Amino acid sequence: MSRPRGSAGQGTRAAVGDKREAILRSAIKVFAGKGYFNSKVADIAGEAGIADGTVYLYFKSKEEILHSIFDRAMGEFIGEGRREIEALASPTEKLRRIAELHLQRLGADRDLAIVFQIELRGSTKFMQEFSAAGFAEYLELIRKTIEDGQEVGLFRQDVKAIVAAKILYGALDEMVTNWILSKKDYPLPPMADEVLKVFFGGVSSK
Amino acid sequence: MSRPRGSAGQGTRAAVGDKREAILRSAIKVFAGKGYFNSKVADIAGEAGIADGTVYLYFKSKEEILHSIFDRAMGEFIGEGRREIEALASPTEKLRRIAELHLQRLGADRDLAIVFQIELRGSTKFMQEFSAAGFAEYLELIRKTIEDGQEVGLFRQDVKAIVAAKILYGALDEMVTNWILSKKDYPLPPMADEVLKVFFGGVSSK
Amino acid sequence: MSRPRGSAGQGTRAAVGDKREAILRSAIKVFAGKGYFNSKVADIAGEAGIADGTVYLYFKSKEEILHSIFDRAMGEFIGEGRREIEALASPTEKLRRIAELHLQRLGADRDLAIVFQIELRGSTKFMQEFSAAGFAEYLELIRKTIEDGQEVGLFRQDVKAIVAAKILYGALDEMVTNWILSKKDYPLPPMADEVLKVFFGGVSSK
Amino acid sequence: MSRPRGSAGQGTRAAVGDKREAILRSAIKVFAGKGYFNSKVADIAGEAGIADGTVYLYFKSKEEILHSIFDRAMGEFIGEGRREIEALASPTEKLRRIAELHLQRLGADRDLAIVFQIELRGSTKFMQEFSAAGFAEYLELIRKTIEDGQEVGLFRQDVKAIVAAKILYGALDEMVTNWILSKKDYPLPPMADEVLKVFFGGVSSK
DNA sequence: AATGAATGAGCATTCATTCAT
DNA sequence: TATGAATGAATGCTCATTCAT
Repeated sequence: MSRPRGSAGQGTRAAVGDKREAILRSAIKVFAGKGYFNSKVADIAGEAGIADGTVYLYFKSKEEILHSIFDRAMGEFIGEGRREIEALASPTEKLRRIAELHLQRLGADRDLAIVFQIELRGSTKFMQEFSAAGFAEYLELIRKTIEDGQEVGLFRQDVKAIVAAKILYGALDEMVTNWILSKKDYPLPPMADEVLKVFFGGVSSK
Repeated sequence: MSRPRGSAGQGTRAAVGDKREAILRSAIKVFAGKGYFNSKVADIAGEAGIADGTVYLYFKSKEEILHSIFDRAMGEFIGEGRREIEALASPTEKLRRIAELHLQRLGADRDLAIVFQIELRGSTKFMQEFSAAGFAEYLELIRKTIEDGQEVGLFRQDVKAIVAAKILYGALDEMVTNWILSKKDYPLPPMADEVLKVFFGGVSSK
Repeated sequence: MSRPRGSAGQGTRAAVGDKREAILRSAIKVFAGKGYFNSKVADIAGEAGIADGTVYLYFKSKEEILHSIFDRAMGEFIGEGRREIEALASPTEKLRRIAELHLQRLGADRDLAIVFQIELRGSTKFMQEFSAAGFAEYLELIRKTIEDGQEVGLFRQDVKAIVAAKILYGALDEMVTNWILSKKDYPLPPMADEVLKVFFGGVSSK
Repeated sequence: MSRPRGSAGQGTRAAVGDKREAILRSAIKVFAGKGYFNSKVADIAGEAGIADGTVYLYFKSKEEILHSIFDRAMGEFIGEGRREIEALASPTEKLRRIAELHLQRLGADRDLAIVFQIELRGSTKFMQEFSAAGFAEYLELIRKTIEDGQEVGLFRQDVKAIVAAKILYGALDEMVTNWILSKKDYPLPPMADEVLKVFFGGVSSK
């Protein structure tokens, strides 16, 4: 009726994707605003401009929506990370790119960032069962890069790669969380440099 | 009731504290196990061995219990931090003590750690309205220490103290989160040294 | 569609009948399996191999499907009953034929029997408003036959014909219900003889 | 507050029983009036004069209420049947007493009769899983009595006792169903004699 | 005629909170 | 203080029905 499209076939396929997409986007917005448990399915449907029941044509449950948000974003996240990194030679540059991407991505979509930083952690069960795999994969990407750097003598070897990876991740993560909770609206990506400055060189003088 | 006391007045006052304490402890255990939203007030009462209604003689609502957990722990946390730090002269030693205390405290009470790392973040609203003050105070403690270090020439000055503070906090925080979600049961406090090694000296060689 | 016909017009009309028929058959199967209230219109459509919406081209509502099942079956039931009975002279033989037909019909289609014995009764409203007429007509057929038998001296007159009719009907009905609920798969029609033996002669010795 | 009672202890215990009882009575009334599936838990609560949630303090689910109605009534039914029968010597008299009790019981509580005759059968699943045991026990009581009669020569032996039992039960059952659906308000118990007249002596003359 | 995506009213159940005892 | 029975608002999900295509 009001849906612009190139052809009937494409239109239909696109429409389905669009609606699923719209629900996901609405859910991110609603979850970010009120928290997962305080959000009603009706809120999401209302935000998406569809009927309550329609949500269930695309998702089995409210919980599945949360998982889908995570799966999709984490997939893109890691995928893009790997792609961008491949082209780079130096582990140092790779870590820099990862950090930049991390903050760019989340800094570009505050709602998504909120859901990731705050809501997705609101459940130990969720953290353990679902996000574990995704987070682990991301952490492993960082760890491997650091390990490579250690092997070529770029990074010190008296620190376990996995520990260093957690430190970098934790630092970046905290930047995002602080940015979300901050009342000021500063750009997030530049913080990557600051973090790396300390991560690479330490805070001690000389 | 079951504890003989020196005087009725004291006994009553102490008993009150005991019961409030018991409820808080039970709540930490229950929240850690099932998450705040999935925990019923009846679960907490059951765990504490009291009637459901009794909970409301000590707390106004379920939410207030969560806040009380945070307030009490954060108060002790910061108080102990300040006290231990005062005695130390070097900013480096101060940061080391803070890091050690951070991981010792949370590493000593896994349930409390879970509530702090996972559950307390399950609500943007909570994070913003309540924890902000506490977290900010804690972060400020770290920031000031770093600033002191910069002033005496211990720490580089091309990194903003507040940013460095967030990095340290974020790194420690991630250690705790990983420890909680880990299936392995390793001791958390020793990670303080690892974090500080990187925080002070950086990962780069030389 | 799959049945070649002499003319398009006839084909269409027949197809309509076929589809209506298919829906009815599917509904009997589905209702028998899960009960009327637990059956979804989508189940019936799926069983019939058509789209959900198509059901509404043939029936106004789910309830109408139930009524149609009853109406059609009861109509055939009574029609066949009358036809078969007309040819017989003796009231005794007539009752025997009715009983045999009753059990043959339902014994030949377990699903239909289930819908008749179990599902159709799941609603007082239905029983009163709809089935009343059909049942009443069937019961009247039996009553009249018994009355005829009383007039010609075959049956005792100290029992009201309508009461005797209900007794016969109730006994047959119970045979069907037991057969449906039974785990054993015995043939139902032979029970007609047993029922009639008691109905005609009583259980008392001599 | 408004509850009359002899003593605190008794009052409390009686009150609990009373409320459970009240819910059961209300449910019978509501189920009888609108059918199980069309009845809302809120209807039952409203009829009982309690809050919706209170229902769940006494029953786990709406379905459990239905089962409880059946269990309680069937228990009393069979219990009373056995008790009354024991005192009687003749199988003939026993069957007469059973028939009378059957119609008296259900004839005294039209709503309960409706639930038993109509609603309890609205689900094949229910009939098979739950009522089976109760009905089977009742049918067995009748069968055994008939068998006893056959052994002492009172009843003919060319009819299987179980079949005769089903016939008697079916006939009585039909009396109840007809009475429920009838617009006229005649007394049900007298029908016992009519049924037995036919059951013992048959409808044939002489 | 046929489709099946979309609708939205409807409902069983939960649980934080209250309050009479 | 303590109890725990009672409350009733709140909500995720279902499914009969509609209607644009």
